[in-house]
Amino acid sequence: MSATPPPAIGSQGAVGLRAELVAVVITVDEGHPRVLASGRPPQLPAGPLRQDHQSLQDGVRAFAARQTGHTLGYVEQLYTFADLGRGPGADRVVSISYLGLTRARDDVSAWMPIYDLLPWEDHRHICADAEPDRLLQEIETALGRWTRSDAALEEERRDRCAHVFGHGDHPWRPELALHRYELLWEAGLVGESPTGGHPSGLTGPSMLHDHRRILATGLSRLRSALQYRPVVFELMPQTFTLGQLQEAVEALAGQILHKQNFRRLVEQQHELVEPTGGTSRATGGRPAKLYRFRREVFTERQQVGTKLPLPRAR
Amino acid sequence: MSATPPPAIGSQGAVGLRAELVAVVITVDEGHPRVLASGRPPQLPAGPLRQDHQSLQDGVRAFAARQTGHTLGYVEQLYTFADLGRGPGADRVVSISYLGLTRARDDVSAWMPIYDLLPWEDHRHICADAEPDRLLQEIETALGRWTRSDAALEEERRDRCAHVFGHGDHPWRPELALHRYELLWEAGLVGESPTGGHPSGLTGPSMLHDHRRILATGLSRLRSALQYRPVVFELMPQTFTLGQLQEAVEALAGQILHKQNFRRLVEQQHELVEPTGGTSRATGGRPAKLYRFRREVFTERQQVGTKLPLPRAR
DNA sequence: ATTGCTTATTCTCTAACTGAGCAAATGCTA
DNA sequence: TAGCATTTGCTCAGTTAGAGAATAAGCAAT
Repeated sequence: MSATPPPAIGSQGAVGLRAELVAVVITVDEGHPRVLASGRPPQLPAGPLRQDHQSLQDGVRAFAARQTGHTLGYVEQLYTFADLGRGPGADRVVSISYLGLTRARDDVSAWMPIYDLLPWEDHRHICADAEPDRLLQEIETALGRWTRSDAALEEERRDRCAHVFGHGDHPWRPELALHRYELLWEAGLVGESPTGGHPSGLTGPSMLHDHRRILATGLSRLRSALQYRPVVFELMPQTFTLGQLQEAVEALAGQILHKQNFRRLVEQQHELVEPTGGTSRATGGRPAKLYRFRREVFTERQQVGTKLPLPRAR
Repeated sequence: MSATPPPAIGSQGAVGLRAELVAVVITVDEGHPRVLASGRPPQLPAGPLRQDHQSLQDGVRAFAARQTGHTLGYVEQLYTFADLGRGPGADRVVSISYLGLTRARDDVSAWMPIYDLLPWEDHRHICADAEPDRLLQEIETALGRWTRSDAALEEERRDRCAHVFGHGDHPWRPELALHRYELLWEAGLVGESPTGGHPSGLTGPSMLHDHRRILATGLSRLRSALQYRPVVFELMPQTFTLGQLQEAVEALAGQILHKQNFRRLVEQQHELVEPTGGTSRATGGRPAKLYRFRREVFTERQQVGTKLPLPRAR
């Protein structure tokens, strides 16, 4: 109730700037998550903010509609970056990034498999008994070298690697995708690292500017959202089997789930899905019941979501 | 993969714009959460983005340092709004909002109690046996009127009110603060609603532009973060009792917690805090052990957090 | 000194949840 | 009919979470 208005954050030096939207549009296709990206180097769709967009979300939706021929089922703001202009006197660029999910993909050439771009994020073939993945093995070795390269920071780096990459008895946490990317970036293990990118193509291709980082942000956010909200259904057809639903979640989470427990969790949220009565015999085994997402409960349940029955230990 | 770069989101009509930072700086003082805000109508600190800020976070941190004399312990980007310029031809304004937490407050006049601005968000006096809060009673009545005012939307509105405000057997969820504000806004129950603000001062004073909405966004985000990450400690003194810690969490969550279970949760994360050996007898009863936050584990644990032992039913 | 009040601290109990896996059901194919 | 693949139903044990009893340790008033 003070009478004095607070001083402004900056009282001088406002600069000319440009604003652009960057979209991370994700879909999933037969167990393969894909992102709208193309070009060499690959880049996410982006463009200047237009005057005629009523809101930022509208801008992203309008664009996605033009690109995919279908509307985005889910749109969420990710993060806003403000790079200093490249070169002195250049305008500053504010990049507002969005995550969007969509079902339909007409032009397959514009969609890149996400795990081509972030190959260490797919853990679906990691089982408790199998030998560890070769890529992850090499990354662990390289991270170990980086960890030991600075005695003062060694302890902290070791903890961080263990926590983020699930070494030792730490669990692998799918939603830490962004933290993993940032760690690899700091360790000089991705091509776009400032400290000399890794020589081999170990960690997959770089993208334009910081687009790979933005993609990792989107993947992290999506994997988090999977645990709280029914966002998978935006990627599913009208009717689906629980097996298909699980396949989609596994693709996005990059991790295998326990089938019976997944079923239990989905059915337990009893109003989330309902059987249509039909069955599908596409999978070769016993025909599976078809379900429908009850979109009616979506608005009130935006925060409820689908929990992931992750396996306890590795 | 594909050789054609994706088309831009907008290919024409880029407009002049201004970018500003808006800060939601929160502290807690003897059970009362406060936000840096002042003026009539109250406004959050805001100002143009300056050229000399290396990054957006730097801008917010630099400002907060000037304002409070202390650095922000925690900074998180909230949301970016893009209002169409007021009036035709006006520049568009991009508002990038941040949440910041800080311990020290020198100039008490610049800090407003958050629950003066969002009075329905404080549930600390709600007990299972006590009679319901008068304010919430009135809000429920007014929401009921709004719900019944449109037969076509009645069902959906009723569900939404129940879910967001915890009517019926739905639990009250502290982190839905933003959803509650948006619902009140739509229902015309806050002063800044377009559809004729509520006549009485039922829901507290409006703020400048959409600042109350931004504040609600910050509160929601903070309450969510409380559950995943050890952010409370940014608001605590160097050493503290578990009672003080709980008081701070309760103030921010706006809800009473079960004392014994809160203690269990904190101690259970065994490396998060450690006893200093000292005791405090400030509270009148048995002297309490003093604890220290183990900042060493902070970096690796950014995602672990303090769970809230909320009471099961209302 | 004793009583009473206040808050801190330790434990116990119970219901619910979670990870894991066995086994039956139901289709197809050889 | 046997074999295979997948779905579906169920059990079991370990863990977590909400609730509250009981005890400990200080202060103030009697």
